[in-house]
Amino acid sequence: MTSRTGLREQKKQATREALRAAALRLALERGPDNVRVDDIAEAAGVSPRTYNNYFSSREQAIVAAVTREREARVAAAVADRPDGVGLADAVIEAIVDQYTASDAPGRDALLLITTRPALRDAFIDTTAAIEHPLTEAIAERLGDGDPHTARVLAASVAAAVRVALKQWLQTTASSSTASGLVVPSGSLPDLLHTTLAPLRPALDAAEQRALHHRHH
Amino acid sequence: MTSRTGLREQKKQATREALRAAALRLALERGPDNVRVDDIAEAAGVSPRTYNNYFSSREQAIVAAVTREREARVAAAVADRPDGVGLADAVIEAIVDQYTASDAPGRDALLLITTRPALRDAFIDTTAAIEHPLTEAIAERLGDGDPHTARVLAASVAAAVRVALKQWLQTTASSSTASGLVVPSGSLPDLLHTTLAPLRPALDAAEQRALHHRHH
DNA sequence: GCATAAATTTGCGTGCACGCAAATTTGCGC
DNA sequence: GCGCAAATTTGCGTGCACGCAAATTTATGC
Repeated sequence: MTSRTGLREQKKQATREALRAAALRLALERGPDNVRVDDIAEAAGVSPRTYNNYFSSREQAIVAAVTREREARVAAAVADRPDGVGLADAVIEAIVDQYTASDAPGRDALLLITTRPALRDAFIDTTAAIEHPLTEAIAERLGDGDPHTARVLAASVAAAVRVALKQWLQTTASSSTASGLVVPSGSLPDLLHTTLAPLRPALDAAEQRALHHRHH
Repeated sequence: MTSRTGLREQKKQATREALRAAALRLALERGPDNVRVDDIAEAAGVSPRTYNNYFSSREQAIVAAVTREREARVAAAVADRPDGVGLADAVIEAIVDQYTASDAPGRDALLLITTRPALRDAFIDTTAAIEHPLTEAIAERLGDGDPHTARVLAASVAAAVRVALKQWLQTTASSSTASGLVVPSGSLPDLLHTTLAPLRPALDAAEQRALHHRHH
């Protein structure tokens, strides 16, 4: 059992996955504008009302196919960096990894997302989801000196990622229309690095403060 | 004329203001749940469809009565600080000022907002609006060395403000229910200060880099 | 097994956001 | 003043999010 009573949680995740898959498949087949939430629900074998028990907007399900549990993976990636590397490197590299790793699996889905504005917005909104896991991961590394700091830093990092994605989607949207099937890589890793760079001092300072406090 | 052809823009602002006022008045009179967008539109003397040309959600109009043009004021406040004060102080103090100054005018409206979850969310979302003006204000102070940096810093500051507001609304919601008419001041200024503090190093570093570049 | 409690799904109703195109209003040159 | 172009308002239709309560499914104690 994952959290509560096994079969319940299992079926819930199965339903969620079925909705994700159905949403993505239908969106790719017909184009995202020709997919109604009723279609997705029917394809997943649940009632339309149930769809909205899992996703609060039509776009969320489609985007979720690309996003998966990136939130959890980012947090885990931060936690897994050895204590030797600084907080800034741990956070930045973890994020870059997670956002470049997912380029391969859903290439076509990403292409779809970059096309439609509504999907782009939904995709950009997913950066908010990494905030809470990231808060805990940072708090862990900072040793829980001040819970406020971790929250602010995580929120700032998430905001920076959002800025980077926005920029990336903006530039790639205008450059990929001509050639057609160009994978929209405007070097997202580089963009993430430069975008997160200004936050480095804040992360370093928080780390120093934490060390100072720990040494009493 | 403000931007284009005077009377046009004037009437638009008048309509926007009428909608704001009507939304707030009705919300205060009947309670926010008993106000339909049709009612607001009727009270403002426009069609319901026009309402959505101005506000994209029912809550926005109500919240806008408290928010007004805080975006512009924040940016102006940052720009108005003398060049002597550092970037961090300029930004932080400007924000604290703007968010404490507006406590007085809409005390009752704020009380209303803190009560209903939907309004709280809409209120918190308004922090996103300060991002663009703040970007320009920061870029101005940094001397336009790197436009990326200003965007990231502004986004981070906005994110931090959002965190602070969230915290504030959360704590005051649980402490004000008992006594009833307590003005929800959990010392928002203090909270803003502590929440923005972790970003100070990032702002300072950006400023140093800008100075360094300017001196060649 | 079985009854009972808890959680999830479902149907229904309401209000809402928004695209679209026709109608109305405003600005501007003459 | 007058007519033309542009912007704004408006009505309409569609799809959607979500509260609510009944129905169904799942877990647990006995």
